[in-house]
Amino acid sequence: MRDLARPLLAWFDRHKRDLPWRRTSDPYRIWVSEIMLQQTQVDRVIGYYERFIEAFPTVEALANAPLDDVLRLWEGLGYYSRARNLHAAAQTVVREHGGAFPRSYEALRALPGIGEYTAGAVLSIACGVPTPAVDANAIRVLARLFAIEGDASKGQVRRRITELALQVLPADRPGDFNQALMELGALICIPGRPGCLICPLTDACEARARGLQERIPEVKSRPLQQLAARAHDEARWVGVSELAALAMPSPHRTLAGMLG
DNA sequence: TGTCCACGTCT
DNA sequence: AAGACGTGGAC
Repeated sequence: MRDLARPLLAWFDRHKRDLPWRRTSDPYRIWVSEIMLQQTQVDRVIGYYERFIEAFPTVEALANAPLDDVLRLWEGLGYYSRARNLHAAAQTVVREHGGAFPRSYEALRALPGIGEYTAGAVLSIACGVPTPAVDANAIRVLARLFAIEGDASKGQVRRRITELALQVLPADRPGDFNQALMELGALICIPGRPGCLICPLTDACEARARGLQERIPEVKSRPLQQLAARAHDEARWVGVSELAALAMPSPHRTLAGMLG
């Protein structure tokens, strides 16, 4: 297995955004951010997160607040059942865990609104426990890295990808590694036409090696209109200088090698 | 504008 | 374990 962690973490260290929930290791606050991020883009979440944490700085504060206060701070974010779950889960944490935020996978999964992804995200990011956190972006990155063919929405393929995610997870910085995989999927290893020329993992990528990067992961159907849009995107990838600035200088990777 | 798809959780 | 859910965004 190639070393993915070193180049990926180096890339992440250089390019990660300074976000409010990246300035804390409080599992409660990481949890709040993950729930908000499930349904809304980062830019939109920032303000809501700051107001929410100011109003409810601890899980006890959230548990003791009236639901209406919680919902009012959630107003505009949508998916209100998740705010209700957040509130109910906070009360469970206070009642059944004495206010100590759970740090085991099983205990986290038992809380309403925390599924496989969020449990892994909180555990790895806040607690440093090497647990996969495989969201849609990470699925795409891993499917390409290991040239996983087949429908990634199917349970079997999904399990295989999660197993690979665990295998490549470094023991020392699992949270940063998980976030880096997701960020890579959001910025570079995008659907359709990925930015392999500026990807820190291009040398390690099996799909790239086989020229399959645009066919993995498998897409259901591809209307003609989408093909046209992708052709348009292709033109934009070439010669975009600010994207070129994302490229990692690497002694092992020459331009000729990248183009070959 | 309406229609369809995306996405993590729940069942 | 495939589909529902809720809602924003793409087309």
